[in-house]
Amino acid sequence: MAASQAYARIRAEVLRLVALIPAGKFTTYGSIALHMNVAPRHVASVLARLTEEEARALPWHRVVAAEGRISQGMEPSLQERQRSLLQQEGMRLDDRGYIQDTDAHFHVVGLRRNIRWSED
DNA sequence: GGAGAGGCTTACT
DNA sequence: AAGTAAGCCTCTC
Repeated sequence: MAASQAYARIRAEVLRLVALIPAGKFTTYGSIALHMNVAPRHVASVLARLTEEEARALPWHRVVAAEGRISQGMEPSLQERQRSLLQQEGMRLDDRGYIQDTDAHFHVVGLRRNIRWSED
């Protein structure tokens, strides 16, 4: 089947976790991926293919790449929006897109879970 | 079913 | 800090 059930569950969980990130905080793709026991790419793919309503309802901007930096692979316009949204929530970023006060604002999604996403 | 792509990551320069 | 290379797993065409 296309869009396997496993992926559907992963996607739903990613959305749930992102929704839990409090304002003024942030986390990384890697952290979510580690917590969910999936590849970082998967998390990125999920967020990259958000629907309109999901993008509106979720604080996707609170998820950044490794090292607390805004993802460079996406559209510059989106990068700008993400940066302004983060600054709007009280975080400082430098010109390169790095969050300056990472230790103070990092949101720990959770410990590593050995979840089996396949159906079995 | 095979090739290309994706909002990443780590390792190394 | 920036750039390159290679690995990563699944989606989409």
